[in-house]
Amino acid sequence: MSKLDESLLSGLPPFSRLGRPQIREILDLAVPRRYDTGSAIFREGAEAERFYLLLDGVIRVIRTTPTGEQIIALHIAPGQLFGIAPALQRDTYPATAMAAADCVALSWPVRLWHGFTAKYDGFATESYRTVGERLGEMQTRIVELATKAVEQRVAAALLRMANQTGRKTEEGIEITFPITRQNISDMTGTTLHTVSRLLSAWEKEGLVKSTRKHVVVTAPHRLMMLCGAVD
Amino acid sequence: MSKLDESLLSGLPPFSRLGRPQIREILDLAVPRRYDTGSAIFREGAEAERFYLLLDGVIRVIRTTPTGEQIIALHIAPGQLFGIAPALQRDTYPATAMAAADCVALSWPVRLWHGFTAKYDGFATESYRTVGERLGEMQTRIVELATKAVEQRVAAALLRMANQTGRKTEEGIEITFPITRQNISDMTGTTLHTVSRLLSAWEKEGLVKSTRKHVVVTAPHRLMMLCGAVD
DNA sequence: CGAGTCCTTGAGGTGAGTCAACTCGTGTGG
DNA sequence: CCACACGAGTTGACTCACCTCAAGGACTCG
Repeated sequence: MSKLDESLLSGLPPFSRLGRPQIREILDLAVPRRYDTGSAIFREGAEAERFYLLLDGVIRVIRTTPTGEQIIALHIAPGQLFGIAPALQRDTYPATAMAAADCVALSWPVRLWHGFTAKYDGFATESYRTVGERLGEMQTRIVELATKAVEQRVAAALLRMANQTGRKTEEGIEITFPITRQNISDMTGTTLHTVSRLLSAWEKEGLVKSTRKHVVVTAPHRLMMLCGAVD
Repeated sequence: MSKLDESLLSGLPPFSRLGRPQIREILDLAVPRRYDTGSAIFREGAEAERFYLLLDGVIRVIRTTPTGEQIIALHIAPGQLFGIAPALQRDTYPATAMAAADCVALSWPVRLWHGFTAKYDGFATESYRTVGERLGEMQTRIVELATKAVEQRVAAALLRMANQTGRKTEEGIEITFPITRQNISDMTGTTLHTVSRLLSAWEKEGLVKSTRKHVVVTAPHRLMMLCGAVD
């Protein structure tokens, strides 16, 4: 098996302050793996054995209710750590991580976490920054869910995805991973029907373009108006 | 000014592994203060200058939307750290902390945070456990808001408060701090009218007793049925 | 070409928000 | 000590945004 190249990590925040030899050490301990679209990397409630770094693809973090509904807590973009339960002293994963597109991720056994934070300058700092950002994002979502109407929530969800993992094209900002109306409704606590109606209406007004499993935001500023500012 | 007694901290998780001399050091750096009901300890967006430990009372963590609505993100019970923005590498507070009852809290300047985590065994660990728990709680709330009907959300909110800060009495579990219908609606993303109707109905059925700014859960198990299990 | 997803659109019902009017309890000030 | 004001809570009537139910169309893959 060929060695992983150091350039994989050198630009990423948790590792940016480290030298090549240190990155080499870390890489030599990592297990790389590919995950097909739709497969689970780990499941809610399972023992937290490893923590992960996403190199490519998109991860969808999902929580399931006792009654079987599922809601999408957040998406994770390449370059981010995930499954960092150990950082929070948890021994099980709080949610399921699923590959929203084909993904490649590195992983390490949790027992290395403590050593990483102690040994590598900036690793702990940057990891906790990530946690802080996610916490902030979750607070924002709580506020949205509690105060905004469905239309605004869907608009906000689209914009968030466009910002986090979007790619600029001449048509607008394209959401780079496959996404169904059902997925969007799982993010916003509504139904696929309502999402479908909204997207249809927005398409007529030229705010978005969508095809099967694929959305492009063509007029982000106008969408932003819709969701009552913020984010 | 009389010195703070070491017993204030010795039982609390973040400090439980420390010896008396270490606790003495920490206390000598702390600034104790009293906060009247309704006053703000710090405000959303303000520069994070200090972090806090609640000794007595209850803190309400609030986020305000651009349109002026406010929602209650969580409550904090005595013995917990709060305003720990520095732990997450934030330089501003992500939400407002308000005294839901008369409170007493210690605080330290953020520049000490790093030293605390480095010097005191268990401090970092326990602090991050707290963060992890709050993150989990927020996820649960997102799921609730997204999937549950208003009735279930209100039931869940009451139970959560009863669990976290409730006191057992012969009548049932009493929520120990003043709480209005408006407050409850701010937690659950509904209106004070709806909460009022629900509480009235529940009172008739013997699930709760409530007076002005005061709620006692008399039949927690039956409430739990209502909210469709979980928490 | 058939089966499985994914998406669309209509019709109808309803949970919970809005509007409005009133009561009750508490604290304040003349 | 009364009255008055204000905040908190109650309750009814109305309305509408969104869900549910239902049917059918379109794309994709084996």
